[in-house]
Amino acid sequence: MQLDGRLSRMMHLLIHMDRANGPITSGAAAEMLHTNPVVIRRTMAGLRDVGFVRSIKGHAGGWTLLKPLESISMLDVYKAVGQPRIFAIGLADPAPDCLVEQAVNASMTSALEKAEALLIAQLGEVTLAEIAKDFNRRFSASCANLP
Amino acid sequence: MQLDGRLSRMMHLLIHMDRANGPITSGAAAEMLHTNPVVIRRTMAGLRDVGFVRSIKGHAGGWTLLKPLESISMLDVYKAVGQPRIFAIGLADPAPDCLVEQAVNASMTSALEKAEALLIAQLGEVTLAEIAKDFNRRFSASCANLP
DNA sequence: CACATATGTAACTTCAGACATTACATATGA
DNA sequence: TCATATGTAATGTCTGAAGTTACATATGTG
Repeated sequence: MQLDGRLSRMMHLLIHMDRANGPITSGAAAEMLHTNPVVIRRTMAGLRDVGFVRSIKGHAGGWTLLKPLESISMLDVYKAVGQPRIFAIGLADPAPDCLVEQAVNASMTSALEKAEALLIAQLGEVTLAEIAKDFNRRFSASCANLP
Repeated sequence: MQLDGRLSRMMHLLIHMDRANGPITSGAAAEMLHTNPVVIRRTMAGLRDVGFVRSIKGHAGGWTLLKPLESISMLDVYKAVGQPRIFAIGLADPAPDCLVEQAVNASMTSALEKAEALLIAQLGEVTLAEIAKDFNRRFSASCANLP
């Protein structure tokens, strides 16, 4: 399986939307993310459902950010795109008859749940505003190298 | 993507091998894990390479455990099966030109790396012997319910 | 030695899910 | 009216674990 990039993509796009003046069309967003306009609309649907963005059809339409980046955490975006499965490894059989396998599952599940809880906590601690600030630092640094 | 069950499967099998008297054939192991003998041989190859098990061809052949369960941690098995990819989510582009995306990647990577470090630590803290002990508790408990 | 029994491995097929693409319906402003 | 957007269904593409088939090779036993 290839990686699920929806969380990463949508964070990227939301920050660009915050920096834009007017609405951004699916086509423009697709160019930014090097993907397809339909993929943008499909994935952004989740963000619209929770009220982070609005979409307008027709002339001068497109996507607009409705909330400040300060109010959106990485976890909020993760939930909005449908809480994709986190792990690529897991149990061979989640409900086995074999008692040995049940014991194995208990240990595996315990380890995975702790790691998942930490990841969720990490995602909840960072807002898109902080990532935008990090971008500003990177931008200034890149300008410093120019003549 | 479907889940990668190699770690879970091999832990399960190693504990069964510890409880067996003689060698276990790939066919017998495949029945235990509800899978195919070739899958067993393919996955066990990694465990043989690090010396956890030995394989013998021909009559009365099969797989034998070479080390005590006390000396094998979940992490050891994880490494022996080839350190499969842990996460199903990740970066859309690991080396983007866009500075916004670079900032997004930095935050995502930081969160994922912390979660991965915790998972690895958890896997390293539990030996197969402890899982076998947990099995014994479960077995006793299940017998207590019989007449 | 001949043969049944194992493993070792290559060469497929299958399957799931994100992503890509095509096609077309629908809404909207000029 | 028409160009420009989104909304969504339908279909194709790609990747890697798992499953399967086939056959070479090794090894006890009669």
